[in-house]
Amino acid sequence: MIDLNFIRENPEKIQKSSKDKGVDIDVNHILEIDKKHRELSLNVQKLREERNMLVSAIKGKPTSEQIEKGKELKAKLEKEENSLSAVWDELKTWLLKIPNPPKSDVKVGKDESENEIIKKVGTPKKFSFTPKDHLELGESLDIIDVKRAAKVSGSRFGYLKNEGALLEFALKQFAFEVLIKEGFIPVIPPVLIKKEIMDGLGYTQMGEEENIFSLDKDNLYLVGTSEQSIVPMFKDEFFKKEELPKRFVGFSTCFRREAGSYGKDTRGIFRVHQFDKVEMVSFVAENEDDKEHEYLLSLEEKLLKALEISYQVVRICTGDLGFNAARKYDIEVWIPSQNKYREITSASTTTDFQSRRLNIKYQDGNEKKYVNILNGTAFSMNRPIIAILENYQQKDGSVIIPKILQKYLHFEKITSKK
RNA sequence: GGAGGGGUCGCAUAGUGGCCGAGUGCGUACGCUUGGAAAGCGUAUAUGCCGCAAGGUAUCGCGGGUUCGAAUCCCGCCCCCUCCGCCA
Repeated sequence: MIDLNFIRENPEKIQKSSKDKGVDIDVNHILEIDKKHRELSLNVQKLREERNMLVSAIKGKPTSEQIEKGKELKAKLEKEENSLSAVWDELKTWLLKIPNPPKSDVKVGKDESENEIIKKVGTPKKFSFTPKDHLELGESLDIIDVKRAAKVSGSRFGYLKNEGALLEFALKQFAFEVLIKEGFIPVIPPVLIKKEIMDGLGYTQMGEEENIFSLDKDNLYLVGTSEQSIVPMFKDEFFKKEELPKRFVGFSTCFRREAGSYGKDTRGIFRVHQFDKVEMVSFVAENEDDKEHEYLLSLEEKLLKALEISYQVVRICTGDLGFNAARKYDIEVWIPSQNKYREITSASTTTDFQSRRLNIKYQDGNEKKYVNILNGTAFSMNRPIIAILENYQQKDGSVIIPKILQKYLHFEKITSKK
């Protein structure tokens, strides 16, 4: 949520930044409603004052005159309060629709085609043979099974088996060790959250609701990332300034409906309805988020460098930025079978956008300020596994385990069982 | 799922229609006291909104209702605890 005062003072900025994100908002209309709301609010306050004065003048038994007066005030108040709350609802609805403005270093662009590649690391792996894709490898090594998953759960699900399952644990263990060393607090959060929490996070505003699994009978949502249940842990709470930055590393299963991606990445387990993910979440003081954003990105790079796979860092342009984020970096890894870089992690700063909605503050001297909240992927489980399979495949169809993960496993190589 | 108890200002508690935005204790801050500290004493100590300010207004889990007037009475919902049942 955007600070109403900021909108009053900078209507044209909000108008522009929303437009840059591809969100159509009529800021002047919002300001008109705001004006109406303020007038009504003043009326209501005065009527209440009158009512309170009358009431405090009554000691013991009221006279019939006083009762008449009270009834009259009550009727007036009820009317005014009704219009006030109607106008407030309208105002709030609009306010919640305004996206977080992008930071000044974010390129204005229409869609993902205008994202900026800001860094390339390593060189794309070359093979003396035609590399297989992850599904072909996964099936011949008997570590990925999407056929049976389709039978049991439908499309976009998969079984990870044998070394594939163990590989996930190794990745998780490695990420946790690195991040715990950095002072992150490990946490395994719930994956079902209430609707009001999902709204507060700003995930239901730009049509994303389509992408969220819900349990309507119980009025619960399944998280698409553990950030969604880690951030709201602190709803309506205050941090002490010394407690910041506060950093969490979470592990959870993530659920995505992937509506609107029909026909896209349908092969294998690149884009699935359910996957596990190690996620970083930071709470920092105001104006510290830029520094923290770079830090989270550097940790993501550290993890990928350890896997020794070529990647590039992309700064997402305004049109491709989500509702919440003021800036987002994606890291894309080299996928040999597709001959291109594909998204593997993502780090965003939401500035004070989520903390306003969720009322998460910190005490700075006598002042209470909104914290800045950031999130970033350490490892999702399916995509790093895909990257490892494809980049570490050998001519004979076997796959070498990256050195850094070998200490978590009892094998150095996955070979065909057929 | 069944039965009962409960959600009040950082924490713990008091408060069954007006004297309650709310007492007390703990905690915290400042001051006095002290060689220094502890103890003791004094003062202060929720948040949002409107206002230059004085002040006003709202908030006692959430939402509705009764009343001239609700933390307090009524209704619905949420959450927590205890016991029973079921169960990883």
